[in-house]
Amino acid sequence: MPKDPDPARRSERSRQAILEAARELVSEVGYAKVSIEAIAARAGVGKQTIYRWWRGKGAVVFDAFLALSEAGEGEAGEGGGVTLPDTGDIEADLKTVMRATVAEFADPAFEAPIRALNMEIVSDPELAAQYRERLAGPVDEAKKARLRSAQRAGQLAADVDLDLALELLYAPLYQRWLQRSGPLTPAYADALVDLFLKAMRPS
Amino acid sequence: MPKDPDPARRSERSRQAILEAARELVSEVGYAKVSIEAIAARAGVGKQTIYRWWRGKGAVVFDAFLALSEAGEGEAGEGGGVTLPDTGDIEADLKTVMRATVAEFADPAFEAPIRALNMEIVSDPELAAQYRERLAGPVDEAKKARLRSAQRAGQLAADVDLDLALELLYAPLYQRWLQRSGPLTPAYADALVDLFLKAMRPS
Amino acid sequence: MPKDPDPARRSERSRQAILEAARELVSEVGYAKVSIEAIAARAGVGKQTIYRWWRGKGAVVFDAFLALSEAGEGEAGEGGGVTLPDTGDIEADLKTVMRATVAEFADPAFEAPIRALNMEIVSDPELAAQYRERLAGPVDEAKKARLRSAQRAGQLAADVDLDLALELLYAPLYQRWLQRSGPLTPAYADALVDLFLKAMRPS
Amino acid sequence: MPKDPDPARRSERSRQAILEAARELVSEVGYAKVSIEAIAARAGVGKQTIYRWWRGKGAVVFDAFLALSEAGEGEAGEGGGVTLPDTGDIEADLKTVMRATVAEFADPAFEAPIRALNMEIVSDPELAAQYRERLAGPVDEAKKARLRSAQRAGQLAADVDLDLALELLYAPLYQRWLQRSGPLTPAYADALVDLFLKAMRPS
DNA sequence: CGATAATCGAGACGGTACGTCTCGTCTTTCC
DNA sequence: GGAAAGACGAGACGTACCGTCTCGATTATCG
Repeated sequence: MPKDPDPARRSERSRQAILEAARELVSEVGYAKVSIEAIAARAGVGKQTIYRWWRGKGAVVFDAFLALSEAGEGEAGEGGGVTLPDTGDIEADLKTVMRATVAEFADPAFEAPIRALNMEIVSDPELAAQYRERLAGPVDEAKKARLRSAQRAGQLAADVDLDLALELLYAPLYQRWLQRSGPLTPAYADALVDLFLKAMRPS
Repeated sequence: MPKDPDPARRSERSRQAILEAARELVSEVGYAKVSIEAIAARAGVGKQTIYRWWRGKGAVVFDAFLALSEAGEGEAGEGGGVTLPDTGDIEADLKTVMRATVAEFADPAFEAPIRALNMEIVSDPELAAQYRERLAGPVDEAKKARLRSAQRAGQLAADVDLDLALELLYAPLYQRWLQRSGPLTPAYADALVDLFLKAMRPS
Repeated sequence: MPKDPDPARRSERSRQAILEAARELVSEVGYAKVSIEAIAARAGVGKQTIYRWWRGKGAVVFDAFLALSEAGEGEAGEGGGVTLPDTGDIEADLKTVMRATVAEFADPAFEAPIRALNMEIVSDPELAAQYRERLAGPVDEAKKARLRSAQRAGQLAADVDLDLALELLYAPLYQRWLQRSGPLTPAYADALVDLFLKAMRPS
Repeated sequence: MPKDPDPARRSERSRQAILEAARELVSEVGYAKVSIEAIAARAGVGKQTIYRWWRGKGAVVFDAFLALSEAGEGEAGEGGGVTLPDTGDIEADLKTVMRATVAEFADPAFEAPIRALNMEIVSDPELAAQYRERLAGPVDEAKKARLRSAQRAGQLAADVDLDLALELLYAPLYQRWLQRSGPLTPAYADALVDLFLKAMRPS
């Protein structure tokens, strides 16, 4: 009987130290050069304590940034999670959101961790599922809520699959950033929204 | 003076053996578990011969698949590179192409190498640039040529940036595959083309 | 703080396996062709376990044969270490000992290890010091004890430095063996003792 | 047909450059850290040129210092080689020579090369033979000539084997230096000569 | 409250792979 | 055809981490 560890006895102190060390190290030296050994050393923790609760480097780093994002949400809404602006003007609202996203991606502090997260997602289906469930899911739900609201207002075609719509809107931006295949500017965000709205216009 | 090696003296025999070994190993054990040591051993080559000409595992694997693709092009067109079908019917042509792409992505033989390639691109800007120049570039040019042809035929708006258009058409598909965020079916390809054409319709 | 490893946690199992592997390999392929890698492999041990406790190949091989010799002593005397025969006849006793030494040097099984040991001693002062302390020291002490006994019996001059005397007696033999500059025979041993005794005769 | 190289075509320029580079490198970094590669680079010579004419590092270094010594002899005597002082007073002459030897060994510039030479001799019988023939031989002959002269003068016993005598005189000094087992002082040289003469006294 | 059990920090262990260095051979180009 | 230059196959070097495995020394319930 290998006996799973008892989560009740888990040291919250160590857990926090590990996640913080992971975050720091990814920012400092980049995901590829982070090692479990380094995380343990910086966190002042035995290696076994990491292996007891995570499957490996990927899972730790992943958790580290997930925890960060979830903490951020917690502060803001508490009950609700994420919400997108809804002024009634779908074009204005989307351009606001997309310009904000462009700006966020330009922040070098986000560069390392988000790229790291994406690499894990690409190569590990399990983490990908967890990511969709815990991070992307809620956000996507909020975005879809805004689109639904616009549909109800007759601003968007009612018969379009919202998952596909979301991809149409975000994937180009995401891909351009991930592959560094072009500049991310507010003008780009606007152009993308314009095309998107044309595609979604009620017939 | 670090003294770069002289490309004229390079052994073509070894180069081929290394690239082939890299391809085989990625297919057999997956990118993450491939090691320079294993590539050298399988290729019957000293490790130094790899380090002399490549920066590391990423670069070798990358080159291996790039060379494969470029070889493929050579056989087919010789003078031309890539061309997309042009029956005059842009909708039919795009659906053909997108369905083919979907099918290609479903092939498990492409899974490992393309994911590996993408991970390298995400984490190494230099390889990303090389990728765009040698692989994506020519293909994108062909795609843009087809779209331009449709613009000339009055089937697409003439004032749209074709780089953006290309992203709108391909990024959703690419992202869904990369993140495994949904099924890739012919129906999906059709729906994507429909939305794209609506967005690109001449006003 | 480079942090030395904790000797208390050291695995005696591994230590023994390493020393034995080192001994075997030196005997089989000769000192120059022994590698740390081969020792580790034969001992079933990680390379790091060797580097953790020794400075390099020289130190391991050295330790291996030193340990062997020390083990040998332990078996024999337990309390005392080494003792030389003392029949009261210094000439007979020395000839016995020197003939035995000559015979020992002729044994091909001693050839490789002792030459290896000597090469390390020549090139590494630190190992030389350790050698003198752990191996040569006790033996020399026994030899000097015998000479002192002869001095007390009036068979040798009382005013001669025993360190010098020891060198006079042993260095010629040792050098002839090391440099292969001549044959090592019982007659040679006798001649050497004769000359030595003449030099040491009480005036 | 492996075909030995033709010595007639050998480049004297390269030979000199190699030997000089070998000497310099041994002095600078120590024998163990010298590599054929480094010698070739410093000599401005292809590696093959070294392998064509020598068996390996040992042989080159050995030759380098041997050539040096032989060159030294050449300058001095031309016709004769080495000669030892002969004032008629064997004790004074030997003390002079031994004190000079002690002084020579104390010179740090001799340290590295002579130790290197000795290590090669210990581990390679072929080089040992060459060493005796080309270097030690002539010197020993000179020493024996001086001892013979003393024998003829009735200062030393006539029936002693001179090879053994030579060992008795030099081996203690040589061993003490090689193993660093004690200080090398003029007083030590004198004491050694005193004991030696007592051993060699005509009965 | 004192027993007892699991987590914890620490770090040695058998391994794999790294990227570098040197070996001795082979090949190319020049003289 | 020797020599410089240097790429090549081979493989050891010493280092960094891997994931597993003891070790005491704290905790933290439970008897």
